[in-house]
Amino acid sequence: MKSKQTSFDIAYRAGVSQSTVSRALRNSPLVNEETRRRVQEIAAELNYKVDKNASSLRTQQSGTIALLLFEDPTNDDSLINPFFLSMLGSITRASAKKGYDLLVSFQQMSNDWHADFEDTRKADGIILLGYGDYTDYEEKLVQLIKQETHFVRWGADVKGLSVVSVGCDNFHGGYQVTEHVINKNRKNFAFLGGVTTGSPEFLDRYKGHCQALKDNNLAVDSKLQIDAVSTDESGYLAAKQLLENGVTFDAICAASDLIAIGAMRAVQEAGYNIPKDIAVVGFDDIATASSTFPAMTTAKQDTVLAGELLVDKLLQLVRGEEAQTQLMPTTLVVRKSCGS
Amino acid sequence: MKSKQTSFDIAYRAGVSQSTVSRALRNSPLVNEETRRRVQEIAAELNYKVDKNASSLRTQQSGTIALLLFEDPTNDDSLINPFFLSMLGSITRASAKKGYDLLVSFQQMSNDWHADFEDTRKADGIILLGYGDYTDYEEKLVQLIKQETHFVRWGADVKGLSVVSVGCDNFHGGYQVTEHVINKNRKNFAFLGGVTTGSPEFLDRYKGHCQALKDNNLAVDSKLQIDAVSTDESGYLAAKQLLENGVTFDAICAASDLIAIGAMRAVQEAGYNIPKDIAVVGFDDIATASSTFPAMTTAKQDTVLAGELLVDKLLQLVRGEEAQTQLMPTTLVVRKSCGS
DNA sequence: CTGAAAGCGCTTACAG
DNA sequence: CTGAAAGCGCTTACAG
Repeated sequence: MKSKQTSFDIAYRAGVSQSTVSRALRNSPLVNEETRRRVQEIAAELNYKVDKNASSLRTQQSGTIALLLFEDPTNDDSLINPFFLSMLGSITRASAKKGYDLLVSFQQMSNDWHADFEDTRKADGIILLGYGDYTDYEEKLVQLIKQETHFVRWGADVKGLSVVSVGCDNFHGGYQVTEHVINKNRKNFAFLGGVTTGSPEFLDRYKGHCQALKDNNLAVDSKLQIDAVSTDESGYLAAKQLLENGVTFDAICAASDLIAIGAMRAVQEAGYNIPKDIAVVGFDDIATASSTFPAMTTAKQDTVLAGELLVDKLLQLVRGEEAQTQLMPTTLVVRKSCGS
Repeated sequence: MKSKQTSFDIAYRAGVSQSTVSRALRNSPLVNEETRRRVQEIAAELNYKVDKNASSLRTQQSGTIALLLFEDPTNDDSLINPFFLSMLGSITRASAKKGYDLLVSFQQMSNDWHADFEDTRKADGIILLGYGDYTDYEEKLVQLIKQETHFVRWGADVKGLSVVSVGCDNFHGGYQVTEHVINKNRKNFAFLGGVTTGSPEFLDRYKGHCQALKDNNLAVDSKLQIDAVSTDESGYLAAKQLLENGVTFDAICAASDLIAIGAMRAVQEAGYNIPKDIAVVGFDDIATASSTFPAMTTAKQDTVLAGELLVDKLLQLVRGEEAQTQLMPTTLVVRKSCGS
């Protein structure tokens, strides 16, 4: 039971050639029904498994997908954004469903991605996932394209480059949540989240937010927009700053749930009631959103669907087919944080 | 730039043999400084990367770790327990730090694990992670041992089998949280969580819980122990059942944060105030625990440390060294759900 | 339907 | 310090 079994061992016991073993194990139609059964039986008995390295080397395809999770270097080293964690989970599930293994690796945005292209050798394709400054990011995409790597990415559509993306309709999502709060009779809206071109998702949400305000004849006050990255700490700080500004507001639209959670804490600590004094909406619908107090109203990004789309499209690319960028709709999840 | 480069291409351009290229790229001391530099330069220029399949096949080691996440089949198909998600994150980080790739795969407990042993071929070792009925689980361990697979697991120590485990001191953790609540002058304790030998973690927490009660001359009432699996829905249902029992209680110890979250909802819906009427403690310290209302007091399991220990020990095994089972202490995280 | 043989791209004794 | 050569364990034309 000790030393590693090879197809030759199976062949010997089955009394056939090694080629036949290989065929039988891959269910080749070329092999006799009875022979196949016998070979498979013996293989199972000896607990033999095909060596993937050898077979990948031979066929030049690995049956694995690489997931590159990259992060904003400003983030805490030890924590992963729960939204991405949930994407990770659904991608794992989706690739398992397709019979692919998933190789996961972390990457600091600042790193030399050359090291990662290495994964190309171990994987048939790559899924890119993460926030980070978009400007850095773009050159890496160009490089991936130049290398003819099969890859898809999570995020806003990329103008110019021919990259397959799956993302949410952030503009619409921003519009949607803002409109919902407007319908709760709020007039003065703050927005928490960085709105540079470096983070196109947040920017789009902000644009949707502003559009909803305009469509309802409400003012957009730039003093009420405070930059924040997607952590609750950053949201807390941003909300505190907002409070200190002295500008009045009765609603906060946060660019992410994490930001919203931090903001809720700051607002409550300052003695305000949510939603009576201040309504708060998030974006993402991470697991925590349903457990905050009050439970958070937010725009849900469907991570399960996202994971499936990402691997489906990647696999299309791997098979040499065309694949299209796709924008998923967000759905409004109404809970308590904007009133009932 | 199109077709795949091999070490022969590099050799040709560098004017050396393919063997020398291989040596230069692996920083073999055998190769001349100047030659090495030249080869590496050319390799970088052509964006050449060693084919891992070939090199793994040749060296018989893959430089990758497989993570097997298995789940209770009763769980919702699409969601992953946030505690495990966070473990997944820290394991990914820890293995990256050691220069290992991480192959992630999901497994239903009920499945034939033969399929997974396949991973043995792609990975140097396996990390086992998940809840599930322990009795099923045990045979799989026996099989892994028989196959001399390098593996470590997360969880309670296994009596009898020589398996390397990393887990928390669940008994102590259960004791710790219960004692804390006792100090808040509570007298009648409910425990939510299944306490069969099928889930040794919960059982140990319960035992610690009971011990703390006994040490403080408090009664253990079996009517106040309700089975639950680790989901908030199950916690909600268990707490409702508890409420309907009509037995009075002023504290709930939940076997996990998820259960506690569901229980808090049920209790609050029934019109009770937390912590005034009923104190609630959880176990795990998942991200959500700090955002519940009131914020949850719980026993923290350090997932970052756990991830590191798990990969360290696995790597020891891979290198042929001894590795020891290790129990980590839990730490009490005091928030608001038991009063201040 | 089956077997003998080539070859995937490396690593590493072996000989110099 | 360098090169020629064997071999890791498969898959798949090729020939029968």
